[in-house]
Amino acid sequence: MNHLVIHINVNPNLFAKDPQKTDLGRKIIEHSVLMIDDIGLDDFTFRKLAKAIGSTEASVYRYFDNKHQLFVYLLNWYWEWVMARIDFNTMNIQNPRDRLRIVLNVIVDSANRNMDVEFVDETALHRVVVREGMKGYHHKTVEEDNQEGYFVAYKQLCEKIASMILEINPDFPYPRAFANALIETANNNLFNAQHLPRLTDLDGNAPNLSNNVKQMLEYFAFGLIDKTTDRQELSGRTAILGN
Amino acid sequence: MNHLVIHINVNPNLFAKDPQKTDLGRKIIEHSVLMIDDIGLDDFTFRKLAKAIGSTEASVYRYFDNKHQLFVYLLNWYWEWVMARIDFNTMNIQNPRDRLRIVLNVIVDSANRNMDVEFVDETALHRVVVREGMKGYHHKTVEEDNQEGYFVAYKQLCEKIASMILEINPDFPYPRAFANALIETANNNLFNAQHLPRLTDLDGNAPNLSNNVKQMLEYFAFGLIDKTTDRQELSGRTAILGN
DNA sequence: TTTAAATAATAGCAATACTATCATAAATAA
DNA sequence: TTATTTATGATAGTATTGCTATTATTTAAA
Repeated sequence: MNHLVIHINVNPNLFAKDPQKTDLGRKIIEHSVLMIDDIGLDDFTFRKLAKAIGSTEASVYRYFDNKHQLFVYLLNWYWEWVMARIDFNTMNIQNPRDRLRIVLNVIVDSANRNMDVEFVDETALHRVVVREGMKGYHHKTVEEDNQEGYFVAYKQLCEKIASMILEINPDFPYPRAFANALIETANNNLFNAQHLPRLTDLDGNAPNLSNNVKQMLEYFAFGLIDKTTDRQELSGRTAILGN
Repeated sequence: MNHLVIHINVNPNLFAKDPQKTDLGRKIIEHSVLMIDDIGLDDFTFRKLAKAIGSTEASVYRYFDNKHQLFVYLLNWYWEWVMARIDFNTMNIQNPRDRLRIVLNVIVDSANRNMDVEFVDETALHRVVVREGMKGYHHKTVEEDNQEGYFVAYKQLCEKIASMILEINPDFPYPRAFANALIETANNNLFNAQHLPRLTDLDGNAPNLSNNVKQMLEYFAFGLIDKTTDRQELSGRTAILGN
């Protein structure tokens, strides 16, 4: 399988100085992903990062105003990357059901990839997103962050999925909320299967965990999206039967 | 409606010294809820809390080892309170569908309450859970926290809901994951409707937001849980029709 | 080849996350 | 009642974090 090398576009409000353009900047991205994956967001500091890449705290601050901004930058990166994979993999697929199936696959499985950004370990980033992604959105200052466009990528992704849902069933009443629920359910179950098994029905030790998550998501997605259709069909047949 | 005054049982691993037993302890609970609601978990510190209640940092540390422990204590408190309300409100209800409806109502609406703990503002606590609850679970040290029993209340709630789902449809294949998804979807949509409206289909300014969330959750829940039944019914009728 | 841009080196400061010690008040047991 | 435990307060101190400032040095562009 060919791997495309792509450039990810991130909202300029999410950095003080574009890290993709310099050696040091790319090192900051690369190692912040690895380090947050390794020690967790809470223990991660610019001082530790600077030490790890042989630079200084002050230099890191030239690229990002603070840890939160860097973290949201990484989240945006991740969702942009997910969207790029979705676009690539659904390119010549017409059937909306098949398209949604591909989306679920891309969301769940970061290993099964066909596009890379050379200096980012996407699998590590995926782990970070699964474990701590919510921290980027759920806090006191969401509104300001949102006005700065901090969450555009995630919102675009939800809208993309929502529109696919409507393609399958134009009468589905909650496309956005359900798109969002599918993404969060994917991440939560990957997390829970490994760390809080009583919160899921999936086996965290199964070698094909991501496949099982995908299967579950398909069950949820098509079960609900097709619901209206089924019921219409049902009532139609009921009418034929005359009761 | 009568308000019952109840005592909430929290896992002793979640405190260094039981805060429910002393005046200072209760003040700590009361004001930490109000303060986290007000300034957010990130800016909340034991020093600020101590100052607000006219005590000292060292005294707060006698009750909780650190901010994380206090926060998870509050989360547990919240889920214990939710379960108490569920038990109370479903007490004489037999129909499993009605029971699940009540559960969804309790999860979504903290204002519609009939049991209080005198020194806790449950509505403020609900806001905190909706906004930042995930921070209690999603971090590097979940596993240790989990072994200390930090999440029992939440897990019990999920299991309670999962068993109701199975009562309605014993063949439902993912009861725990779906129970968990319902809770998280409830919280996420309350949050998104108010702060990230593009991630939901609900109007955050509607006076009856919690009702709309509840309606959506019912649509998701019964739509999926009944699915198998419908299909069986459908294929049954299809058989009658002979195709 | 001068000039500008990027980084390193170093320092410093206010706030945070704790820990320790000692004094005192209040509750309880002897 | 006195003795003693228990709970809180007062105060201090330390390591780390989050961030800013200054100056020197290297690298790249004009």
